Amino acid sequence: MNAPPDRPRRATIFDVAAAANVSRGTVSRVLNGEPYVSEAAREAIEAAIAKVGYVRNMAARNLATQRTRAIGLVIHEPHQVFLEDPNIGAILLGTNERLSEEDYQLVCLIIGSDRDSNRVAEYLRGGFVDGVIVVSARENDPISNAVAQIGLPTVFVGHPSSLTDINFVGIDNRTAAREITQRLLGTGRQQVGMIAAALDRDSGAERLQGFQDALGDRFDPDLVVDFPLYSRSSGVLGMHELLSRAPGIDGVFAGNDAIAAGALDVLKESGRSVPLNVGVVGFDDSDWAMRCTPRLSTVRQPADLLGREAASSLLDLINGVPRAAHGTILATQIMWRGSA
Amino acid sequence: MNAPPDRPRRATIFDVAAAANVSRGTVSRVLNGEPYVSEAAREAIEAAIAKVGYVRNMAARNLATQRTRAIGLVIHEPHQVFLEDPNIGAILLGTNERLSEEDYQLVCLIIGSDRDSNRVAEYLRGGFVDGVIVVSARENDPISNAVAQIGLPTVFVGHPSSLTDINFVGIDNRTAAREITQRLLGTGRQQVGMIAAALDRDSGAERLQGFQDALGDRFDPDLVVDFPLYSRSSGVLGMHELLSRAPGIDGVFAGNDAIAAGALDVLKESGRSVPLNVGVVGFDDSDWAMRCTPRLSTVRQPADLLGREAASSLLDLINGVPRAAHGTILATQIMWRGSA
DNA sequence: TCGTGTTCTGGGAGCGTTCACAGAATAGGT
DNA sequence: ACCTATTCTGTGAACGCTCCCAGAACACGA
Repeated sequence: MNAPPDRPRRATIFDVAAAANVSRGTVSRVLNGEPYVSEAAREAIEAAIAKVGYVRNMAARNLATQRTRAIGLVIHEPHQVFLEDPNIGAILLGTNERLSEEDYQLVCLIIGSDRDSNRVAEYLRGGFVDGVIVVSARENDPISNAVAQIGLPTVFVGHPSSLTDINFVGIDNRTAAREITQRLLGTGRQQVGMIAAALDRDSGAERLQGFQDALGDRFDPDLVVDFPLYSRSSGVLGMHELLSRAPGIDGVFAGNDAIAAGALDVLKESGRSVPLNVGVVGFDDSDWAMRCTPRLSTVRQPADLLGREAASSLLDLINGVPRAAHGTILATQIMWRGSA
Repeated sequence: MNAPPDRPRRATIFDVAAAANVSRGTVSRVLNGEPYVSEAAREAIEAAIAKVGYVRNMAARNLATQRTRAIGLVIHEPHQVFLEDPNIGAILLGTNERLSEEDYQLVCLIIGSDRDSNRVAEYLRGGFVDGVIVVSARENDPISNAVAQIGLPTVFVGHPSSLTDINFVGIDNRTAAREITQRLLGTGRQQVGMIAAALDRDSGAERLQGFQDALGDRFDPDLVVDFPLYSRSSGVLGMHELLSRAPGIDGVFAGNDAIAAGALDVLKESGRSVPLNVGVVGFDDSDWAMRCTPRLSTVRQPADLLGREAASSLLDLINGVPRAAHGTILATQIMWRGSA
């Protein structure tokens, strides 16, 4: 252990009290905007605060109040997924915005390894935050289970089906996937496949299910390939594979837009026209969608709202506000463009 | 104010001490892995911890030790920049990785509004963290100034030139920009322009300077356009503007890869061939670079190393380890591909 | 003048740790 | 047997705040 750096001792509430000639009780009252403080005292204290350069010591405050007004947001990030997933960023921003309105501080915790996982669990348990939001959880994720056991108010964004009786917000991936697949079928496609990804996450598995729902009897497992990552290269590999299995394929549902973009490129390379020969649809309506030629038909999910909603339910949970349901499903929207 | 939720009282170190029939001093010693604890006591305490379900209260610990083993990482995020900037994610991951090695917890703080700015400053001052890393700071950013005044050990990733005497890690944007522009000129281009962006950040301004350095007398301010954001649409607008100002333009240095991608599309639309008629170079070597046709010549910056290095210097700062310089510049690398 | 509120203030107790110090137990050498 | 190290343990005193209670100060009507 190294010696702590010897920064000059910070002013405490006592120093302020002394400088203002009042007691620390009165100072505390001013600090917290409580009533029953005379105008004279308030002014003297405010002057004293400025004079001695006082700032609250949060650790002490947390210890005394048993709350922190901070919310943890756990990002489980195997490899580099989150860098590629456009939703995470929007969820983050939405959450931050909502919490900010209530003067809560959002702190993001990134998990990249098992070691991180333990440390984060420790951090959450340790009383650094009043509640937790978990995004992009995977099935049987150690951290999800740990978080669920901590007893802290928790909201999941996306619903890991391995956990029951949790609070969550999410979209109905299955229905959305079914609907866009149906729409693709509606354009008269005969042989439709899927490039799935991240089947270990709720989003991945549910999208595959929706696809299957849409096809019903016509579902052919040979026309489904799956990859661990939602990435463009998954799309490239997947499309090659599908083409070799079924050269006559005329429709593809990609697990997300990045995958669709990869698939699109491969189709073009192979001399096929999109949407004439093959129709392609994606998921997410990320910036990939508008960048493809032709533009991608896809499902828009309200990622920022997801974040806001997660924050709102967590705040309710923390404040003991009763809620009808403990799960919220937000509506998605099909963006129908040129690729199908 | 709402009533605090009435979770059952958590076990404290006293409970453990009682259950193990020792004093809290001994428990504390076990908790912190200190020597001078008998084997019998250690075992009894470990059993007691498990039995009563004890977890450390960090607020109390922080109060007593005056340190938290947590590091704040401030992301100033006007609009949606950080979602588009591929470097931020890599910096985050690199930082997290390095801190994780030393068992420090990284907490990310997002600033999206002035309100956030104040709250984050309060949070940092409040003793929640032992040090701060600031990324993507802009010139005269309120938060940068605030952070610099808090007196907490701080490292900037990127060097806001409005602040002197700070610790930072970064790349030499100016030199890198000069070099890649020179290389572009080396392919025989006569009329070379630049689509700059984010001139209010060190990266933006320095890249423009480097461009100017490379051109020397041949620098023509009319061939420079600039936009607030590093985005594809900036590239589209910028390229249109440049083409209208100088239809004979045969070289473009884009402020980053997203911009270059936009420019590329516009050039193709206008019937020009890249690299035959016009050479284009970018910056960042993000995933855009490999996705363009032709592939983008660009500058690779070691974003993850930037993060690791920032973490390392911050740790040194915190532990009072002397450092030769208080700034670190990491090497960039030109990735020369088909677009020029 | 006295009560009776109401507004304001001070200070003790407590939040759950760590730290420093004193003292107990043990081991090892004469 | 004693002395001296060494290992181990318990306890009081912080750390800096909030909460709560008791009481002071003040206002106002009877």
